Amino acid sequence: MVMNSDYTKAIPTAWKNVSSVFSALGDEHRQRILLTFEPGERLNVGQIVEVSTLSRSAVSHHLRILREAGVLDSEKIGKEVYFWLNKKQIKESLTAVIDYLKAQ
Amino acid sequence: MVMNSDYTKAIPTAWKNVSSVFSALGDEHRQRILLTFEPGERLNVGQIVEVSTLSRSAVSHHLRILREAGVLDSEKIGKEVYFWLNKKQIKESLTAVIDYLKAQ
DNA sequence: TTTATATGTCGAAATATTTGGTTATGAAAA
DNA sequence: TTTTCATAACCAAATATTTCGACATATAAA
Repeated sequence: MVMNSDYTKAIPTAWKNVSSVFSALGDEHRQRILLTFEPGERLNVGQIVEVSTLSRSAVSHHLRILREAGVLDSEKIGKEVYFWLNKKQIKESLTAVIDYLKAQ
Repeated sequence: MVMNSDYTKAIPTAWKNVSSVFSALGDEHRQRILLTFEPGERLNVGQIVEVSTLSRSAVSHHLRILREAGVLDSEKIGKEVYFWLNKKQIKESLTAVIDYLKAQ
């Protein structure tokens, strides 16, 4: 049996930063938020709440998870906080796993 | 404002079948199970339980989620059920999202 | 057939996540 | 300054997931 039995230390670098990305993308509400963005678009919280079926605080919670996972970036401009897709980060996380699979 | 406000119907085909893959990969226990497989290897439930810190039924639960997401494939041989990585399926799901991002 | 082994399923408890009201913070307008 | 508005943070309730022991099933061995 040659399986990798180092169960506690086994998460390789390539996967370390993608765990939160997968959790973030694995929720339908968060997927819908991501799909709200048109190409290159930046949206503030109010605009996202407007098209969402969730409360302001629930949307805020999901936006935080998406931002902490690096899936969204944000910037405060005046009173509003604008969010946009961090395409580079998403692409890198997914590519890391695809590359890992190539060695499998 | 040009954002996609079709909040209820917005999940495109490219994302439909990847939701469960992201949920499946977004859990650390399930990541560790996936990382147990050496290249090309097939493992039965007992072998996975052996290197896991979880009970047999918890492992069984996670294997079911991974199999239903298409991340793992399985086959019963005699008394044992063998699992292996469905590399094609994982790659296709991740590539679908990368392709979607290219249009963004 | 009886026994042993491998795995799946069920149900309830433990745990984690999600949700939305309320409160706090920070920035612009009055 | 005071007020208003946008958002974040906090908290408790609702909901979902995870967990494990006990039981069920299926196959193989004795």
